[in-house]
Amino acid sequence: MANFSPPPGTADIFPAEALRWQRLESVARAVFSRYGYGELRTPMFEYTEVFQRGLGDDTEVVQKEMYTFLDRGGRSLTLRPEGTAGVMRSLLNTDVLNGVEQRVYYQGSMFRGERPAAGRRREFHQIGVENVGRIAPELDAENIAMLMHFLEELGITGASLRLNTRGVMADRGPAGEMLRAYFLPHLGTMCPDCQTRFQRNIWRILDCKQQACRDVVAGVPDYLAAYSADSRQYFERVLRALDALKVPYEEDRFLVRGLDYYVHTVFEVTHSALGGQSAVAGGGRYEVFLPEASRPAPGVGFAAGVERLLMVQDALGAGEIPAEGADIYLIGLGEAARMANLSLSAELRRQGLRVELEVEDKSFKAQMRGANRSCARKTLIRGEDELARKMVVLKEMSDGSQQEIPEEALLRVLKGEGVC
RNA sequence: GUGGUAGUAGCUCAGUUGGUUAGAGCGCCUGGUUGUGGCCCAGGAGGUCGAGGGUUCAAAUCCCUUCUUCCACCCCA
Repeated sequence: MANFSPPPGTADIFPAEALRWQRLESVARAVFSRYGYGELRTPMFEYTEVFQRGLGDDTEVVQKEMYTFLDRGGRSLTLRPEGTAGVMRSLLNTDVLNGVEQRVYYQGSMFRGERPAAGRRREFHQIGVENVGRIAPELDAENIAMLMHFLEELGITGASLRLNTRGVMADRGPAGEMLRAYFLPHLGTMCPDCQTRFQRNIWRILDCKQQACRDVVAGVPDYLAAYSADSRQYFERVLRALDALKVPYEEDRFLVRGLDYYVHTVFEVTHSALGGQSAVAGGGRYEVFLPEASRPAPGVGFAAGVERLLMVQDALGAGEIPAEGADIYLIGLGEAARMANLSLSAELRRQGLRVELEVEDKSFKAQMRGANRSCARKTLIRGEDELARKMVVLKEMSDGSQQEIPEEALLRVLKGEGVC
């Protein structure tokens, strides 16, 4: 029924699936809280310049993927394409610029106008974390460790962590020159994209997937040598802290990342169970300079793709949720019995039981089928006869056994059998 | 954005070289005697064959347009 399909790249999440989302979210909450993080909920849209300035005008995201619109007051607003910029905008209302640390996580929809593909939607969901206000290599490492811990709790094994350092802004000049000098003579053999990257953002050449470009990139000089001693030492300390935290990693000099705000540490977690889009999470240390701020705000964080995490769990057979039926299904024969069941349902639900019942005048067989379909553990049956004698029949669905008990003993029996 | 793929019942799909009331499995509903589910059996409901236009005596089947899906590139989560 294509008529009722949602807009391209969006999806409806039905209850059975939503259960998995909820579980994933609660795992995130549980893990992050152990590291002192609380949830920050920011708007789904911001002033456009928050992203323009925050992410960098030259980024792919800002240039051609944002959902930007004018509101009725003529303001230019943009549906958030990622979480960090909005979080920083929000935290600028605190003391982060004076070195006061904020630990927050966020979750929710992000919007990017891309062509949908496996693991890529226009509305997708991220769970992300930001540690803002302080600069210390150990914080970078702890952040990464928390991400790996989160994946572990989700039952995601076999993920691989790659990391690199982007140095600070002052390192980009000398290191960029080194790259420019190296790439210039090879430009002729490289892809058109890289030709423009050479002009606009030479670093992006490093993670070009074209074979011809990769061949050239393979011989790139060690640009870390052009970084300042401080920057190199910062990265060293990140690595040592990761060792101390027992987090396995792999250094990757070609890892850059598409957002301009990164400095020092950048990292990405991929999983081979995924296809074209193999990144499940990514992040790094950043400095976000928002309009009207006196100076850039420092932080370190990551974002994980919820859909992708779920896909990996699928592939690994992790995170399966057993079907949960009602605790008890009420069957009533005759108007009076059904009415009695209706009021009983209210009472049992207040006791915390999951109760289902048939309210229409259906045959006994049809009602039993209903009980079976809903995977109910127990069925309560009563007709006019039982009603008159104030008795109910309690049936155990797994083995079909049943017993007749007094109405007033019902709760006691259910409690005795651990149903509630 | 570029390229490829597909679009038939709630779901997964079949539909021969265009030919009469478009099928299957699963699911759903109702029964298989008076109050007992899951298995089995019988019957039933449910489709403007994604949409629009065209060719034809005749189109789910051919042509055009359009929308949507999935996938790759790209980019990233």
